[in-house]
Amino acid sequence: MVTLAEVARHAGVSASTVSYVLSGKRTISMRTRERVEKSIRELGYHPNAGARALASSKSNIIALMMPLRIDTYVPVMVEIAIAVATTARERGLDVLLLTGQEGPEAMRRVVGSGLADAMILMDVELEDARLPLVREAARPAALIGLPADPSGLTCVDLDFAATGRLCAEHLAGLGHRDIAVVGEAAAVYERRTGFAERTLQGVRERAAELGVRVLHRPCDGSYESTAGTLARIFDERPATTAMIVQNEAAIGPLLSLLRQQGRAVPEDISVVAVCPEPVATQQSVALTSVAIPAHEMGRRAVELVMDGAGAVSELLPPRLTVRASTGPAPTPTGAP
Amino acid sequence: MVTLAEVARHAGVSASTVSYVLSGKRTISMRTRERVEKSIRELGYHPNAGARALASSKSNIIALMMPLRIDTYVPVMVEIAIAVATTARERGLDVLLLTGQEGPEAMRRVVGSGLADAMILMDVELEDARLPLVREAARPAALIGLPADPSGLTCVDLDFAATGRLCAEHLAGLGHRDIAVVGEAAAVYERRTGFAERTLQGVRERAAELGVRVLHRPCDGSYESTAGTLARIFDERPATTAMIVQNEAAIGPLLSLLRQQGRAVPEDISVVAVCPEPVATQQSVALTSVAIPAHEMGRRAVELVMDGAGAVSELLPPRLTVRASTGPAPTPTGAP
DNA sequence: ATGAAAGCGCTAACAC
DNA sequence: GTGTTAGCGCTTTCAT
Repeated sequence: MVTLAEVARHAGVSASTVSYVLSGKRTISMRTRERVEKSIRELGYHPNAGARALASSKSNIIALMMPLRIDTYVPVMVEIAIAVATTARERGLDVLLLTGQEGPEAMRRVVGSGLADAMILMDVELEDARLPLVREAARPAALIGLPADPSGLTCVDLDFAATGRLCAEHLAGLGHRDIAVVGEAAAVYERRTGFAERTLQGVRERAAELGVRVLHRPCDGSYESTAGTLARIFDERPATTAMIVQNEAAIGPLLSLLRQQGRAVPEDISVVAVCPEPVATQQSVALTSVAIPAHEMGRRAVELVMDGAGAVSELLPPRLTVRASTGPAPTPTGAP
Repeated sequence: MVTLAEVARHAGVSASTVSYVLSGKRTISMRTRERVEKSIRELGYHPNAGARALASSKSNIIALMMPLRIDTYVPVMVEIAIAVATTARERGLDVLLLTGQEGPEAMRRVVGSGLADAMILMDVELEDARLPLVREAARPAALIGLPADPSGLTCVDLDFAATGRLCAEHLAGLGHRDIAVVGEAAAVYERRTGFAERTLQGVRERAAELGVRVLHRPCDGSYESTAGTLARIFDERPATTAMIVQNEAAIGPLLSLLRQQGRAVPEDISVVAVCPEPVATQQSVALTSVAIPAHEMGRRAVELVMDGAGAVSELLPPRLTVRASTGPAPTPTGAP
C-alpha cells in the first residue's frame, strides 16, 4: 500500500506538503504541486480513509437511513437515494446505507463511532421513533418528510398540502363538482406518514372553498383492491367525474378498470396523479400530474445537512402538469 | 468523545484488555469482562471507526455498487440491496452505497483508500466494464449476475437458462405448441445483460426439444410498447396460446390488453412470468411464475465475498409456482 | 512556501 | 489472564 510518506519521499518534499497539496489548505508553489501530483499519479496513491478519519475527526461519510417498509413506493425512494448519493459524491462524500431492520439504534452506532459525519433519514413519519435520537444527536441530520413537530429539525419535503389544493383547484376549474381521492393503503394512514394525510387535507380544504365535494377511499394498489375502491366510489357517489390518485401502484389498475367499465378518460372521468413524471407519462393515457421532485429532495437534504443550515423546514412547491387525462366535467345526462 | 483509554481507566484495567474484551481475541476472566462491560455501558462508549480501521487495516465496510440504469427493474435491485445490508449487519459489517454515476473508478477509489474491505457489484453485464478492475483488485468481490466469462470471479445469479427451460417445459406439458416470449426492452439485449439472453436461450433450447415453436419480441414495458408487442405477436403467429413475460413492467399492461381484446387468461392464453413473488400474486389473475430469489442472491453474495470462497459461480435453481394464469392449451377451433 | 513532529484512538505483537 | 508499547497513515500546530 502506498502511503503519504512514500509519496513525499518520491517527490522530495515533506509529508505535510503532500497533505497540503491534497487538501489545498495552504498555498503551494506551482513547482512543488506539480512534482507532488506527478508522484501521486506514478505511485497510484490513494489516501487511507481510516487514517484520515482518525486524524481529522471527519469520515466524509453521510449515513442514509432508508426504512423501506412494504407499503412504500420503492422507485421514489430509490430516486431520492440516487440524488443523495450523486450530490454527496459531488462534495467528496460517500454514502453509508442503513436499512430499517436495525432500528433507531443504528443511528447511535454510526454516529457514536464517528463512522458518519451526518445523517439523512428517509420516509419520516408524523411521530417518528427516530426523532428523539435525532434531537439529542451531536451530529447534523436532515429528514426527508415532515414530522408533526419539526421544531429544531432540518426537513425537506414536497408541500403535500399545497399539492392537494392544487389538484382540487385544477379539477374545480374544469367544472368538476364531485371528486374522489384514491388514497394510499390504510396502513399508510395508520402509520401516520405525513404526506398522505397532508395531501388529503389540502384537497378537502380547497375543495370546500370552491364548493366541490370530496370522497376519499384508501387503496392498497393491488388490482383487486383498486377494483373494490372504485366500486365503492361509484356506489357511494355516482356523480363522481374526477379522481385524484396518490398511490402509484394503483394507477395502472385504475386506468385498466375504468377502460373496462367503459368510462373514458378524460371524457367521462378526469384523473390527476401525484407521482413521478415517468409514471405519469408511461400510462395508456398520459396523466395530468403533480410530480414528486425526488431528485431535488435528495439534493437539498445533502445541501442542508452539510452546509449547517440550522433547523429549517423546506417545503418544495408543487407543480401541476396538464396532460391528456383531465378535461372539462361532462355535461349532466340529457344536456346537448 | 469517550475513548478506549477512558474506559480502561474507569474499569481499572489496561487499554489492551478493553480491546480484547471487545474483540474476544483472547480469554478474559469473568470478573474483568463484567467490569469492562459495565464501564462501557456507563460511559456510553463507541469504538472509533477510523482508528479501528487504521490499526487493523479493516474497515468492516462492504461496498455495494448499484448502477440502476433506466431500464432496470428497481424493486428487484432494492430487494437484493436490502438482503445485502441485512446479511452484512448480521456479520457486523456496514454497507457503502455506490451508484453508477461515478463509473468504474469508484471501485478503485473505495478499495484503494481502504474504505471498503470488499465489493459487491450488481446488475453485471455480459461484458462488463468493471470486470477488468475487479480482476486486478486486491480486494475480494462478488458479482450479482453472470458475465460472459466468469473465470476467476465470484458470481451469484438465478440460473436463467434453467428458468427458460422450466417455463418452456411447463407450457409444453400443458399442450401448448406456439409460445411467445414478451422480452425485455431492446436496450437490455443491446447492453448484453446476461439474464435476458440466457432465459431466451433456455426457452428456445427446451422448446426445440419438445417440438414447440417460439417467437420472441422485445418490449420496453410501457402500455404502448406492450400493445405493439402483442399486436406483432398475434399478427405473426395467430396460433400463439401461451406467453412468457420476463419484463415486470409489461405484466400489468399485458394482462390489461389481453382482457380488453377478449382473450381470457388462462382459457385462451396462458401466461408465465419471471418476476418477484409479490408481483405475480398481486395481478388481476395470480400468475404462474418463476420467482426471482432476490433475497437469497443478496445474502449469498455477502457470504461468498466474506467467507473467501474463492472464485465460484453459484447459479440458484429456479422454482416454478403454478398459479391461475396457465392451463391446458385451448383445443383448436372446431373441436368438441 | 515548506518542514518537523506531536498526536488522533485503536490493535496486536511482545512481555510477564 | 493481563499490562506495555510500538505503530497504523494522516492532519495540523508550531517553526522557520
